[in-house]
Amino acid sequence: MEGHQILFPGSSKSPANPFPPNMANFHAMNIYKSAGFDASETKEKPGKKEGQKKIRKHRFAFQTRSHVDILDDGYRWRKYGQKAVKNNKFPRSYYRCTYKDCNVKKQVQRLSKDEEIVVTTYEGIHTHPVEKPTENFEHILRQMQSYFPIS
DNA sequence: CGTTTTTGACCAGCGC
DNA sequence: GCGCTGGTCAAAAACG
Repeated sequence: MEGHQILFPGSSKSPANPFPPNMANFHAMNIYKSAGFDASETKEKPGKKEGQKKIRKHRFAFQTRSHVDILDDGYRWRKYGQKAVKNNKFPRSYYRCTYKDCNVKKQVQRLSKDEEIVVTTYEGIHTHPVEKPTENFEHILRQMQSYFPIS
């Protein structure tokens, strides 16, 4: 997991970790395994001949116990795709950040194993501040309930 | 009327 | 090459 940037929603640079210090990595690695993602994944850029740099994809996934798929993290997302996943009766949704020239993507997936669990995978870093001027109490409360659900 | 969702088509990578 | 799979495009529909 070294060299891999953990990105939490709501922060662009030094991520504010909603989990307790060591829990984040634990969660992340678990999800990466269960979802088939490689935490230290590097990918060759297609189309380049040589000197092709291995671009590291900053990906981070975390799971939430929630009945609602959409986690309001303060960014505006546009849905651009939905695909059925193998061994999963629930589809996976693909979102992209709607800010200009911001290529942050995320996918939301629900585990068929435990349909209470929602896995959200972020990819990329936001190059702009969060645009949610009205951060009222309800919003924060909702966000907290997403991170720390009352079970 | 501008923005977002829906949904099938399309594409790239991979194993055979 | 062929088929499968995961990811994206884009046109139309829906939404506010």
